Amino acid sequence: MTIKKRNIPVVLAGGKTRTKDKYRVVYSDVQRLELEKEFHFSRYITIRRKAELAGALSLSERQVKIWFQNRRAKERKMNKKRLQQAQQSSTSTPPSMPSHASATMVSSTNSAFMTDSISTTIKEEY
DNA sequence: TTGTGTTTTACGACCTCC
DNA sequence: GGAGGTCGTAAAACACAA
Repeated sequence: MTIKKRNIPVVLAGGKTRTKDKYRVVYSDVQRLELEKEFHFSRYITIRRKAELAGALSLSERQVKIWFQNRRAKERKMNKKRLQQAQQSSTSTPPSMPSHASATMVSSTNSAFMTDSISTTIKEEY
C-alpha cells in the first residue's frame, strides 16, 4: 500500500498546477472496503467520522472527503445510466416484455435509488 | 504485447450555507 | 470568509479484446 501525496508541484497543460509525489495513489482493498461500508451507512460523512476513518485507514481527512465526493459522483453517474437504459428499454421493448422490469428500474432512481447498487458493491467486496 | 475504453484519485472553478 | 457541496477534467491504474 502506498499512501503519499502532495509534494512536488506539477505544471499541467493549460497552466494548471498539481502537487504530486505520485500523481495519485491506489487505495488498498481494506481502505476501499471500509470507505464503501461507511458510504453504505451514510452518503455524507460527518466531521467526526471522517477524522476517525482517516486515522483508522491512514488516510488524510482530505482524502476521505474527496473519496466521498467521487463516490457520490459515481453513484449519480450510475443512476443516470440506469435511467437512460430504462427509458430506452421502455421505448424499444416489445409489448410482451414483463412490465415490472422497467418500473423497477425507474423507481430505483428515486427514493430507494442507490441501496441495491451499493449493497451489490459491498457484496462483491466481501 | 498493445491499443483502447473504463475506473479511480485528485484537483480547480464555482456555488451555497453558516 | 471558510468548509464542504457539485461538476468537469487530468492522468494513473486497470481490464480486456485483438
